[in-house]
Amino acid sequence: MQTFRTQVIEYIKKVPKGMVVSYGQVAAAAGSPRAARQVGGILRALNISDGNVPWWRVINNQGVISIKGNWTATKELQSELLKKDKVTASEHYTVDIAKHRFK
DNA sequence: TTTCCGGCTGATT
DNA sequence: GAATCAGCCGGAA
Repeated sequence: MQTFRTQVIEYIKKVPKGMVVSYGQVAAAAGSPRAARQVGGILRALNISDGNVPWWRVINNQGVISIKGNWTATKELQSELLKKDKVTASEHYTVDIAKHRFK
């Protein structure tokens, strides 16, 4: 294994259109079920140097875009992208992950 | 090597 | 339903 980061990126790249995954899910797929927080940090780096990684399909386990910092712009962008992926995103950045979670 | 800090999570209060 | 607590984890300092 290279880095946890690599695993995460690879996994996210596999997420099909119209589906979403939770941080914890990605972390688990990368080998560490509790490293969800780390996933968040990786995502932050991705949205800057995005490679073709559907980072917007990654949200927390509650199906909500919980970004806190000054990433408000990113939040809006994320919900926009989700809608384009045929994913129903509420006005409060909420997604029905129960129906769209990638497995 | 130790310490600290997070875009989290689940359980409890 | 909102707030709090405590694990758990990887990376940077």
